[in-house]
Amino acid sequence: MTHCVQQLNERSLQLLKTLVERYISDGQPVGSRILAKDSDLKLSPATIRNVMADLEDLGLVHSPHTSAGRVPTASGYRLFVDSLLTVKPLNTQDLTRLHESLSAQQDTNGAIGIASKLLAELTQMAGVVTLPKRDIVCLRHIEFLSLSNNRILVIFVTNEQEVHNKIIHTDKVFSASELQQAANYLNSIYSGRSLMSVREAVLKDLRNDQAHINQSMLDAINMAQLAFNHDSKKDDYVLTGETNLMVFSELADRTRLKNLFEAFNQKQDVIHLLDQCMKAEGVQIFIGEESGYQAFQQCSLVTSSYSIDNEVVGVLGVIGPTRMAYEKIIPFVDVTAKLLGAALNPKFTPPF
Amino acid sequence: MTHCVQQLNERSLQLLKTLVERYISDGQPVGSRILAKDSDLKLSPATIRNVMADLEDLGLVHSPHTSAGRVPTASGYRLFVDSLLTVKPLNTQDLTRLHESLSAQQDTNGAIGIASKLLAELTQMAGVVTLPKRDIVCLRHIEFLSLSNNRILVIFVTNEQEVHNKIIHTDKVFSASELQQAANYLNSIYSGRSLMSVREAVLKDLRNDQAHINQSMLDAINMAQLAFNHDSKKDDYVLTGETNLMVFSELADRTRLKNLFEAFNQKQDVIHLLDQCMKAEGVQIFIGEESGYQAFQQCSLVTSSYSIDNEVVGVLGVIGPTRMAYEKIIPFVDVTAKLLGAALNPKFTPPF
DNA sequence: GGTTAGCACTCTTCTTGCTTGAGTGCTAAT
DNA sequence: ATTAGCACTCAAGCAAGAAGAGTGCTAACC
Repeated sequence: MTHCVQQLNERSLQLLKTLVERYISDGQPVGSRILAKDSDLKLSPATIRNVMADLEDLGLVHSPHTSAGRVPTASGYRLFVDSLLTVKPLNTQDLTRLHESLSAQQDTNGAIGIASKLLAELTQMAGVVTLPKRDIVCLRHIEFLSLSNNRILVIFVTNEQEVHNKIIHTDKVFSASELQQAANYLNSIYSGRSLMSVREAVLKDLRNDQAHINQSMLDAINMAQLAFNHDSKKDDYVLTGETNLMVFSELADRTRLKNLFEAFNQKQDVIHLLDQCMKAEGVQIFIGEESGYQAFQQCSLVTSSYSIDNEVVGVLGVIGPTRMAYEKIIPFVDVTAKLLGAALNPKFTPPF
Repeated sequence: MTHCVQQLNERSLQLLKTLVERYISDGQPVGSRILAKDSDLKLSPATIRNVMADLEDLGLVHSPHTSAGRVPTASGYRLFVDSLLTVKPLNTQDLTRLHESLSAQQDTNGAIGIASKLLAELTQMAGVVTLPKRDIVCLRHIEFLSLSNNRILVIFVTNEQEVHNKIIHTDKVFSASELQQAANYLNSIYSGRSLMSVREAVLKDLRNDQAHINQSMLDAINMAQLAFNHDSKKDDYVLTGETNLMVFSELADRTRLKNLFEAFNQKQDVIHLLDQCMKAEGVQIFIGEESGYQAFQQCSLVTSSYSIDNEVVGVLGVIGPTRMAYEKIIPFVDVTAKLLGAALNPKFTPPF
């Protein structure tokens, strides 16, 4: 893509920029006459037509039919957002709205939900936020309850107030008192330490064959590990305002819309996309076909990762038609991600 | 509605029936000529036109425009399903599919999910199943964890393996040991009894001023009550195959579709409708505007309640366009409800 | 050589008018 | 009470034409 920037002179880029801006605001293919007036360059439509022909050869713009003006392609948008975009600062109304709503949230799920809702509402598109995944989980409390047939219900509370539960299957049958003992043991040695570190410590102690480590305690650790492992996999997201996408004429086609919403329901494709975004720092964008998924053909995804304690734990973003106001959406997503991170950062909690 | 049946003679009803059947299968307004051929009655189109005029006066059918044949109205459909319908037995393929899939399910949520999925898949419309609500909940285990500022995290396990959690706010501040004591007390006296009955017993004991009842125990009960109360309210449903509705031309209008899907997301209106259905035994139907909700204008909802231990605990159904094959859908929903009830019925669980 | 004016051409969109077919309502005859 | 006949209405489809927007190309211009 970058080679394009070099291949093209200043003027062509300027024209592409105005073209994209114009198309984003109007939704109509833009012709040479409009472009001549819109751009600050003093050029005649005829000249602009020549430039357009070049841009079309490079695959940056495309003409729906012979007499229809030009529309940016995915590559055109890409070049635009990468090199030509002049971002507009977030308006203060939205900023205060975001700040107030997010900082007022007490618990994680609430904050995630609100973030998703705000993304959708303020952009009038769809908002998506992944649940934060922290592999270093602090255990607050753990409880084992035996069910029938070697099945054990594990309930554990992490990070102050997140309750998880999982049914695990064990080889050995445990008595109620054994389970109680195991839970007590885990609850006593966990004081906000991460699961990994505790597990290592226990294994080390076991090797040293110290008296206070017995098999059932290791069992307990293993059970917890089992439960944690499976639970940390649950990468999921909160999607809000999907219905906003129904009004866009780009997505009017019924089967296309159906495919899109089915992808939202399946979740896997979206998760895969969001995972890719999480690897990159800062704002990450997929434009139209770039995502590689049929269902997202006409959609763009603007995301940014958010962090807790300087560690990237999730990603949030906006889904809309490729023809969206990137210059506004990009800073908006960026700021929201930062504010969500701030809202989720561990706050002071009084000792128990 | 019933007065219509009496006002109309056999012949008119017969004609209405064929009209509705024809419209359901074709989706086109049906004219007098077609009706003359379709119905077994040996009547000329002209006669039928007269009858149609009568039916139109009664508000049972409606003409989109002067030269367009007739289409059933909501009342027309209503009369049809109430008095004219000849239900078709469920085909054996679907029956075995339902039976096998549902009886294979181990846990409640799995069964609910599968039921919803089957409803959607086999009808090619949307399937909905409410989560079962049992107000006589058997408590298996309860745990209190203090958070900051009078907030207490209550975790309780009901009916073998359903884990609920709720943060409650209390006037008084409890120490960790008080909470432990309260939990122990509750865990000891609950042995599968319903919450109501225990609460009454405790209050009675308190009045009798017996030594083993103290304030903190009452607090415990109150806390549990608080947590339960709020939790039992969470009537929720599992909706599947909404996207199937996108292909129906009746719902093609984008804003209409948006409203419908927003109603699905809000949930409250749908819950209200489903609640109404739960009160009635057997299959319950809302046709088009009958529901009273704007968003469901062009939709019909066919539901049936399902029971555990002969007690109605939930409702399940199918949402589709008013023009649906009621004669198939009704028995289908009926059977699914019964099979789901059977799948959910408490099975033998070995003692712990 | 880059830029521009001019011109022929293309293609969409809108309108208009026309035809066809389906279906109705009414009336008069059976 | 039923039916045949007829005038009427309306949607949908089709063709032709006009308007408008925009292009590509060529030749002239600075």
